[in-house]
Amino acid sequence: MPVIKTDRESIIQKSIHLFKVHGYSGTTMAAIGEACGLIKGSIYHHFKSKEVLALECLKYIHEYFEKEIFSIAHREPLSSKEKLILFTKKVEKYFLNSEGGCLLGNFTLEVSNNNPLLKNEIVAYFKAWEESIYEILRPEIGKKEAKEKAIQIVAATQGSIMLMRLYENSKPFKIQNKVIIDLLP
Amino acid sequence: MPVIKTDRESIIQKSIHLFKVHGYSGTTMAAIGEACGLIKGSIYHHFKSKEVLALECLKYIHEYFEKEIFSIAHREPLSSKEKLILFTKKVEKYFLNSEGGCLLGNFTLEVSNNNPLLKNEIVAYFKAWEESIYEILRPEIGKKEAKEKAIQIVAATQGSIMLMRLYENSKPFKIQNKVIIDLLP
Amino acid sequence: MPVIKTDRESIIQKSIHLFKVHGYSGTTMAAIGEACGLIKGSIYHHFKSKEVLALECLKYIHEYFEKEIFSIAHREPLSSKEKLILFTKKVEKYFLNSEGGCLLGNFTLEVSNNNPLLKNEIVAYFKAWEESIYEILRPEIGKKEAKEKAIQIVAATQGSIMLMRLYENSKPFKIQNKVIIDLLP
Amino acid sequence: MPVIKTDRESIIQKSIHLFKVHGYSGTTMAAIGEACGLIKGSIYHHFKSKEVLALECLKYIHEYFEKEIFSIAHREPLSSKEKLILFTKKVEKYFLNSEGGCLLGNFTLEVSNNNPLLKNEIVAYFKAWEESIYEILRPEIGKKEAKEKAIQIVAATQGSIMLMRLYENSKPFKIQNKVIIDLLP
DNA sequence: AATGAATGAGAATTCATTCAT
DNA sequence: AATGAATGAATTCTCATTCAT
Repeated sequence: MPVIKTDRESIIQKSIHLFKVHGYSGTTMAAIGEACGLIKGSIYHHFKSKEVLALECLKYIHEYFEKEIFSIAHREPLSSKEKLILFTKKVEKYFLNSEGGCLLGNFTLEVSNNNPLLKNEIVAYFKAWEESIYEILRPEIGKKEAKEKAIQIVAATQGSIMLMRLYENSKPFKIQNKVIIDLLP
Repeated sequence: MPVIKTDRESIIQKSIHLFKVHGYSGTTMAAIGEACGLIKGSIYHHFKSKEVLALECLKYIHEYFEKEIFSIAHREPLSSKEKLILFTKKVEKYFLNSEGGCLLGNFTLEVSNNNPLLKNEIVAYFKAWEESIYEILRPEIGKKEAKEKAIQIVAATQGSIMLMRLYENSKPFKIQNKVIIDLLP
Repeated sequence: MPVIKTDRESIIQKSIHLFKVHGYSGTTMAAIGEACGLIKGSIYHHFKSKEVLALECLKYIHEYFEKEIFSIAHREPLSSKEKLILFTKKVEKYFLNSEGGCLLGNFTLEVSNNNPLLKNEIVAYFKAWEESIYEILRPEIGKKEAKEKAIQIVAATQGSIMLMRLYENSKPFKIQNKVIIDLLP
Repeated sequence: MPVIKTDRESIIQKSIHLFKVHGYSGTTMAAIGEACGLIKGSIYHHFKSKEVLALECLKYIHEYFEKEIFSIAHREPLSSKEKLILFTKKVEKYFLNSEGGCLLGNFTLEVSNNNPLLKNEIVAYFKAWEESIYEILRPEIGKKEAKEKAIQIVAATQGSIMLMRLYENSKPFKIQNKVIIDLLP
């Protein structure tokens, strides 16, 4: 993650945290302002609306995953197994340090039926995740199998993050990651 | 599900639908009232608050699962495999007919950090689900393995319901159910 | 006070208590109903509206004072001093046993600017009180003096009841009563 | 009273007026807003809640009395008699110009049983009033007598303000003030 | 960029009252 | 007389957003 933080980026980071912990509706512009040392109205100098801010948060996370995690699928010197291990370890590390679980996952259920703008971004993120795993698995197990496994892995990961958060216990998530790694010999 | 509906139960059913589709914050008492052919204030004649109504919705679903699905774990004449198949088929049937996915799962992410009352009920539901699968698997694969598999199954099911909703495509969920059934020979 | 209580009277007595403790706005029809073992709507079988019920409460108290206390002014065998003592003792006894102070006094400030119906009754009550004391004092100290003293006594009594309630301490009220009695030699 | 009014102070002054005339429950935030040329929600920009606003109103009045009236008890060059006269004249002037009587007195009866926050402030005000008169009288009539007289004066003043309001006639109040002044030779 | 005040729409909730049974 | 359900208006309070400074 970058060292130098623009104000814009700093607001996004603070907002991500709040959105994850309190949800979209549960996070007020006032709370975001306060977390940034600003007054609520001042957020609007940086983001046109709450919705746009939320979208930027989703994109920010998506970009981070693209650069740091999804790209592993094309990191050439690595074997498929090595890719899968690295991918899974990175995912694990990210979510273990991420209080509040997965923002994209959380938002899925709260806004996907009501907000197409945010929904599109969420879909794009999960599709990219799936695609990366597909790329990793395909050379080993073939197209059809890889397709199915990829989606299962995303689903199981999201489900276990959800339970990790609900139970306040990271074990389900860690076990799940082991299972993923063991998919390839 | 019962044919005769008390007023109370009818409100709960209508509310479940709205909560699933629009989330907790996104569902207003006015909307619930309207869906029930009542004026918003009238809901308070039956439920003390929105929070209590939501709790009753969660309990209603939990009770349905206990009676119709979780109980399969102790339905004696069946073999473990038969139990697992029946259990999974019932889950599949329920969620395929349930527009908006799993209310308990949806609420997990929106309210669990902010509402201990609702969170407790959600935790109880998922623990009961886990426990049922554990009871089914244990005779076949032993305690430790059954414990781990049970939690993975719950996580993967929830994750695939979430993706089913997000993608508006039931395939991920159906594939997941096949995988679960194949766990036992 | 009568031994046989009609339902009507019983509702009035319960309402007086609630009105004294919680005020007019602070007392709901539901609370009155509950105190009477009825459902809130049922009160309307006995009283047309909250306002009418409150008016009946004021009249009920007023009548009690007329019969038991104000009438002392014309109770013939007694001397002025004896009348004053008896009057004051009766007043003291009533308000020491009356949790919540003087309903008429309480209502004065909450309702008098907004509800002419209730205001009229309150004015009538205080005028009658004043008049009684006037009648007692006049033979001893003359018309003009008696007029002024009467109003002072009513004011001081109400003020001390108010402080008694506020401080939860009956001393101010008791001292005040002593002073009143000492007005006549 | 100051000529320049901050917005905050202006809201308090408008609110005091409304609370005095219509009582606590009878005064809506919408009415306060309207009186201030604001929309109802805007009041919350300045005061967290209706209760807090009411408390600020009580404190505002209390402070005014401390500075302008209660302090007379310690205004050194004056004799006890002069203090008592000045004190009483100031009280008279204040309440003759104060449509709606004494806010603290009004609130005593409406909210003291239901709102500890406001009650505490009301008690503090009346105790301070009592204490001031006690300080004025003590050098002349001794501790015990001064104590009793002080409380009687507060009670009688409040009672006569109440009657002044009820009867829409200031005579009872003016007579009462004369009596107070005549307490000291 | 930031602030503080204001807005307007809408949220949950309360409550006196009505009415069919 | 009593009940339980419903009503509709009002009330407190919230919140995303705007705007003059």
